[in-house]
Amino acid sequence: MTRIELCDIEVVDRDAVERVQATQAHEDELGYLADTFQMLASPTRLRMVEALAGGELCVCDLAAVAGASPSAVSHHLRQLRQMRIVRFRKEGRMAYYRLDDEHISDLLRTGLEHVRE
Amino acid sequence: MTRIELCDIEVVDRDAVERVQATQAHEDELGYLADTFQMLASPTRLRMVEALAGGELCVCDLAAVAGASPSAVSHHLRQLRQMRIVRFRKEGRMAYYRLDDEHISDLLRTGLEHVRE
DNA sequence: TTGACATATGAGCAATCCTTCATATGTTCA
DNA sequence: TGAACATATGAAGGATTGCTCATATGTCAA
Repeated sequence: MTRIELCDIEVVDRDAVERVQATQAHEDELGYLADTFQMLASPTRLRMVEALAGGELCVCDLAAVAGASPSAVSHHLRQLRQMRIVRFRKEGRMAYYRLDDEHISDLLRTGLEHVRE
Repeated sequence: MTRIELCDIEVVDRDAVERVQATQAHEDELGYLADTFQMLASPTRLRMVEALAGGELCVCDLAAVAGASPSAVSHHLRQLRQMRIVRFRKEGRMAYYRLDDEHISDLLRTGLEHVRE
C-alpha cells in the first residue's frame, strides 16, 4: 500500500468517509466486479452479449452478428466464460453459447436505458 | 468496413442471425454504452461510484475513500462527468459530486449480485 | 484414415488506459 | 494583495487491451 497524496485537512467530512468505508465491498470483490464490467466495455463484446440476450448462438453466427472474425469472437468468448458472463454447451464440433444468468441482460437493459435517457 | 473472415457455410442459422441483427442497438449507441461500462471497469472508479451511492462527497474525501491521489481522482471524475455517471455542484473552492441517476446504482447493485452469486 | 471444418489458443503489435508529476485556475482568508 | 488550498488538466510512461495471423484440437463424412 503506497502512501497517498492527501488534502491538508486530510478529509473534509470524516464521518462520511468512515461511514462509506465501513460499507465498501472488499478489495477482491471490487476487482472482480471491475473485470466483469470490463467485459461489457467493448462494442464487439456488447454486440455478442446483446445477441445472446435473444437466445443461444454458435460461434460462427456470433461472429456474423458481431461483425468480427471467428478468431476474435472465440478470444472474447473465453474471457466472457472466465467472468461467467456466458455459458456454453458443445454439440459435435459446434459450440452454443448463452448468457450465464439474468443479471447480464439486466445490466444490458439498465445500461441502455441510461445512455438513451 | 473491412472484410471479415467467415465460416464456410457463412452462417449456421440465418434466421436467428437476421432476427438478432434487426433488433440490435445502433453503432453509436453501442459505442456509447461500451464507454459507459468502461467507466465502471476500474477498481478505483468503482470505489468512487460505490462511495457516491451513499451520498455526495467532495473530491478530497473521494480520494481518501478510493485510496488514490486527488489528482487521479479528479482525472477519473472528469471522465465520469463526460459519461454522465456523476454530476457535481461547486460550493466555493469545493466540488461535491453525486451519482447522475439511479441507473448507476442499479448497475452497481446488479453487478455485485452477479459476482456474489 | 484422410480431408474439411468449427472452434480454441499463443504470439505479437498498435492503440488505449491509469497513474504520476508538474502546473494552472479559482477561492478563501489573513 | 498575497499565501494557502481545493480542484483541474496536460504530458508522459508503463501496463493492458483487442485484434490478426498462424497453428492446434477435436469432430464429421467420405
